[in-house]
Amino acid sequence: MKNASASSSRSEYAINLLRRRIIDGQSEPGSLLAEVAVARELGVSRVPVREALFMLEREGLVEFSGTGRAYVKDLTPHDFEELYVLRLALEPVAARLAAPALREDCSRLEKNIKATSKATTLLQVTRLDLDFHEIILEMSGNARLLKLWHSLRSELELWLGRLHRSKQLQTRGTRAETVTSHEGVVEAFKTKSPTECERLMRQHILSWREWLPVLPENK
Amino acid sequence: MKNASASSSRSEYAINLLRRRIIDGQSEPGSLLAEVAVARELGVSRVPVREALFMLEREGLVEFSGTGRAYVKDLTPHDFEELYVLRLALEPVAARLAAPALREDCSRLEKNIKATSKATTLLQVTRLDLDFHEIILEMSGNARLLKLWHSLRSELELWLGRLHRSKQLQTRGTRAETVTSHEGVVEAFKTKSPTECERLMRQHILSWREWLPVLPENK
DNA sequence: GAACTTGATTCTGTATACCGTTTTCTCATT
DNA sequence: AATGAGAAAACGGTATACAGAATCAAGTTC
Repeated sequence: MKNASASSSRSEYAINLLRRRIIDGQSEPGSLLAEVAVARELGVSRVPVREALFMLEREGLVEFSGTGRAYVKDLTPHDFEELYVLRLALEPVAARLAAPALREDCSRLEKNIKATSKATTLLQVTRLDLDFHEIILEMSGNARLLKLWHSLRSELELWLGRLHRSKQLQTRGTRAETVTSHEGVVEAFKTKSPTECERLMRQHILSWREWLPVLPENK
Repeated sequence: MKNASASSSRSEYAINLLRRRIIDGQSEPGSLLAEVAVARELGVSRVPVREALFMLEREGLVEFSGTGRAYVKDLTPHDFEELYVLRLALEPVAARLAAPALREDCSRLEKNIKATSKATTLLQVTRLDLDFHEIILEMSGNARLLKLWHSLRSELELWLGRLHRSKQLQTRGTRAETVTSHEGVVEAFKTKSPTECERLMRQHILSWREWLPVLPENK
């Protein structure tokens, strides 16, 4: 039996490895994730793999067919629109809820902005951008809201990663714009009312949508 | 081996049975759901039980401890507030998205209202009320939105069921009020703009919150 | 050549066994 | 009575085995 270290449990190991593979595009969208094959590859038995596949389905990275087979999710522009609608529904509310706590202490957000301004690759910027938003979700104090966000985040990373690999993401000025925009958000948290923060977050997400490339209508 | 019929697969059988037990209050909140014990009780092996417990955790009816033990969820008023915030974030959006489709055809909603007006118990009314809202989520055309709703619904049923069993739910006039309110919603879908439907749904959920008993502050 | 049949293969669903860890119980000590 | 140590029981994590269902491919029929 090969060593399945780098994680406490074999199933977590399997989850993390498969997640990375899928998001990084090493697993072809739509390809079958057969339990036995994956298990052999990872050096564990089918049980942890099974568990991992269930978890990844929850995250939206894996899709089960009617007969119980697991496939790498193949996102369509329509899927992305769904995700966008949900961000727009959840994040402004999270901003409002997080506003009181953030008025006191924005250090985590500021640290994130600092890291973003030093990022060297576009992928790093998008990753840090998602982190920025996740911090706000965490500060909202609503554990379920954060959970829902997590079920969106992986899919967003998957989508953005695929856009990135197909060179469809706009590179020019992205980092600077992200930093400026996030600084504006932090400024609002420090000085504006929760309702105003909510409104600004809605604007922020709307403009994020604008920034993305026009999505092909292959659906 | 006892027969585990009434469902295609043993895990679904286990899911449905455990879900009913928990929501109906036959399983004490906070009590341990040990895999072996449950498996013996249901007449299946640990594997389907394990799967069922994972599913029910996703639904929010079961909670895992740090050491992997599954317990029946014990909801607090704070948990309920979280759920309420999420309904308020998601359902108005769903109403807006569903508006075009519902403008054409409200028959499912009307059928639900008819059933509600014939309901004889308070529990039936609350169940049908959730069904009414779920129809709108389904008509929104956003599969992920519906999925998120499902992850809230079980917890709502659990909460309402517990209020009901402790006789804390207001009985008087509930059925009539529900019917009237829902008729107003249907009227809006037939005649008003999507934005207006969204606004009305927000109002509807706000007033639903008003109707619930004042929640004890035992947290 | 297209559709259908059938057999081999692959895959999942489920049961069971084993092991290490956590929990619980018992009992001696303070 | 409270505390702490140690043993016993309970439990979850994982591996493996087997049966049945789904899939695929070759061959057959029309």
